[in-house]
Amino acid sequence: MEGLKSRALHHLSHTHKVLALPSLHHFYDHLLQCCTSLTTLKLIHSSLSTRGFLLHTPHFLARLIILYSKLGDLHSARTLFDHRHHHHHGHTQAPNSFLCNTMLRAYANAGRSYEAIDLYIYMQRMGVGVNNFTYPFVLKVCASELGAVFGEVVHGQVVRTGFGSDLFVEAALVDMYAKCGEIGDAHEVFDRMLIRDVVCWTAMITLYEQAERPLKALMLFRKMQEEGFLGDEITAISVASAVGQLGDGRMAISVHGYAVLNGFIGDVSVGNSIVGMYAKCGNVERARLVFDRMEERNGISWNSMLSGYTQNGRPTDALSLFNQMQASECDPNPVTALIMVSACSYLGSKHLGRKLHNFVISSKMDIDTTLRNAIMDMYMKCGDLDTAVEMFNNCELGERDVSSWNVLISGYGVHGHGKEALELFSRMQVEGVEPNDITFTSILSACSHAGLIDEGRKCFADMTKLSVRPEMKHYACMVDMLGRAGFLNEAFRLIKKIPSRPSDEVWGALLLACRIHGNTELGEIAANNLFQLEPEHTGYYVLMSNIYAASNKWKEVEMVRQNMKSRGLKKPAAFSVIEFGTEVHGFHTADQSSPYYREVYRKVESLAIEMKMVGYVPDLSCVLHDVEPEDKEHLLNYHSEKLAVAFGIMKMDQGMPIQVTKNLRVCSDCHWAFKFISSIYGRKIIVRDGNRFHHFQGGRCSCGDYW
DNA sequence: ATAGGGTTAG
Repeated sequence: MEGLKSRALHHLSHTHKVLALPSLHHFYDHLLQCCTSLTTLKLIHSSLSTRGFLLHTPHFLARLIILYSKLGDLHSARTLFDHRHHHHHGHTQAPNSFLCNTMLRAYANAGRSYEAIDLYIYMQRMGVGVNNFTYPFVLKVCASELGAVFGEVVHGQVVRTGFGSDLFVEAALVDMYAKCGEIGDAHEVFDRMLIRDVVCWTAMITLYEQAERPLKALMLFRKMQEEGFLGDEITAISVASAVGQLGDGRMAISVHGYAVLNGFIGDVSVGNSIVGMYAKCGNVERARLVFDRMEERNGISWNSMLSGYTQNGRPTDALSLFNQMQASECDPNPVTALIMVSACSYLGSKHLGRKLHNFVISSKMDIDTTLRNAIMDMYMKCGDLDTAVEMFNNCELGERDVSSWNVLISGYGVHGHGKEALELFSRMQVEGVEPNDITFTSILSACSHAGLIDEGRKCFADMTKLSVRPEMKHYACMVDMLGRAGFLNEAFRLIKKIPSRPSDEVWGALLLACRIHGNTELGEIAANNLFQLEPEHTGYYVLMSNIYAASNKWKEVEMVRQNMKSRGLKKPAAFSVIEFGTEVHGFHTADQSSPYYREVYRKVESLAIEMKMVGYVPDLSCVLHDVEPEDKEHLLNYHSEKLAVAFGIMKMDQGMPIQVTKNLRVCSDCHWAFKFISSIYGRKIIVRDGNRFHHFQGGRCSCGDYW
C-alpha cells in the first residue's frame, strides 16, 4: 500500500497539470492522511515543495509539521517552521498565529515542554496574536510537566487576554489543575463555567477517579446526567474505573448496562475498562464473558483479563489465557510479562517462572528495572534465592534501584534469614541508596520473621533519623513483631500510641498474635475493631473463630460463623500447589478431582498412622466445624497442603526437596505434621504460605513456630 | 485551517 502510494506520488511530481488544483489538494491531503513513515513523508514534502504549495498554502505546512512531530522528527518540523518565516521575500517575517499554534501543538504532543514554552514566550514578545487555540496547548504542557505554579500564570494571562469564558480553554484549565493535583482550583474553574459540555464533565469525573475518590466521581456522573448529558465512551471508561475502585459488583453491572444501552461497548477501550472493572469487583466470570464477546481486542484487553485472573488469585487461569494470547494476533508486551511474572510468584512455581523468564529473554522485549525487580521477586517467592541474588549482583549500575534492594531484603525476610536482610540493609546505605518506606516495611517484617526483636526496635527508631515518617504499615510490622514474640501487651500499648486511627492491618497483626499465643481477650478487642473497619474481610472472621476453637468456645465459633453467613461471606478456598517435573499439581481441600486422588488419600491416612507412632497428636482446634473428633481427624488429613506433601512423598525422588505453595496461611496442624514427616522420611519440605516460607528439616521448621 | 476529557502493572 505504502509502496503504491509513493509510486503514484513520484509519477505525479513529474507530471504537470494533469489534475485541477482542488483535486490535487485533495490528493495530497489523502496521501498525508495515510502517511505512516518518515521516508514517505519526506517524499510528499519534497513534492509539495516543488509545486510551491508550501509557500502559499499554510494548510500543508501545518500538516507536515504535525506529521513530522508525530513520527518523532521534531527537528524537521522546526526547520519547516523556521524556514517559512525567515526566507519569505528575502527578509525575516514573523510567523502568524496559526503556524505558531501548530508548532506549539507539535511540541506539546511530543512532550517537549521547554521548547513549547519558549515558543509561547516568543509569540508574546513578537506580538503574534495568542488566541483561544493557543491556550489548550500551553496548558497541556503545564499539566504534564511544568506544574501548577506556571499554570496559574497562564491562567492569569487567559483572563487578561479575554479568553476566560471560552469553553475549550476552560476545559483545558480544569484538566491542567486536575493533573497538577489542585482539585480545589479545578473545581472552582468548573463551577464558574456558564456553558459546560461532555468533555469538561468527564474531566471532572476523571479528576475524582484519579484522586481515588470514586464516590465523588460517581456523584458527578449522576449530576451530569441530570443536566441532560448522556456521556460518551470516555465518560464510560472513567466511570467504570471509579466503580472498579469501589469494588461494588452491583454498580458494575449497571455501568455495564449503561455502556451497552448507549452503544459504547463496541469501543475496545470501553470493553477493556469494563473487563477491568468486573475483575476489580471480584467478578472474573463476567469479566471473562465481556472479554470473550469483544469484537476487537488489543494488548490492553489481554492484559486486563490476565491481571484480573491474577488479582483474584487465579494464576492457573491467567497462565492458560496467556497461552491463548500467544496464539492470537496480540504479542505480549512488558506489561504482560509483569502480570505473568506475578502470577508465577503467586503460584510459587519455579519451573513456570523460569520458563517465563526465558520467554521474556527470547522475545527480546525491553526489560526495565520494574520488570527485572519483579522477576527477582518471583525467584525469591519461588524459593530460588540463588538465582535472585545472582540477578541482583549482575545488575549494571543503572539497572538497580531502591526496589531491587527491597525485593532482596523482603525475600530474605520471608525465608527467615534475618541476618542477611540486616546486612543488605546496611550495605545499601553504605552504597548511598536511600531507604524508602517499603525498605522499612521489608526490614521490619524480616526482623519479625526471624524473631530479631532488638534489631527490629532499633530499625524502627532509625526511621525517624533517616526522615522516613512511620506509616500505618510500619506500626503494623511492629505490632506483628512484638506480638509474635509474645509481647502482646507492649504491642497493644504501641497501638494506643499511634497518632491516628489504627488501620485494619494493625489490628490484624494483633489478632494474629493473639491466635498464636491463645489470648482470647485481646483477640476480641482486635476483632471488634476489625469487624467495624473491614466487615467484608473473611480472613479476620476465620482467625477469630480459630482463637475461639483453640480454647473450645464452640458457641462463640458458631456465632462468628453465623455472622459471616449473614453477610454472605465464605471462607476462601484453600489451595496448594506442588511441582512434579514440568507438571504443576494443584489440590483443593478434600479434592477428588486429581487423577491421583485415591493414591493420595491412602497416603495421607497412612502418614497419619506413621506420625502417631512417633508422638503426633492431631490438633483438632484447626477444624472449625463442631463435629465428632474422628470426623475432625479426617478433615485434617484432607487439608490441601497435606495432600500436596503426600503427593510429593509418593512421587518425588528421595534426594529432592518437596516444595509446596499454599495460597492461605499454613494451618498449625499441618505445620506440626510436616515436622514429623520431615524427620520420619528424612526429607526437606519447603512450604510457602500466604505469609512466608517454612523450611522443614529433621523435625524442625525454620520459622521457629511463629508465623 | 488549528483544540479540551481515557483504559492495563506496582
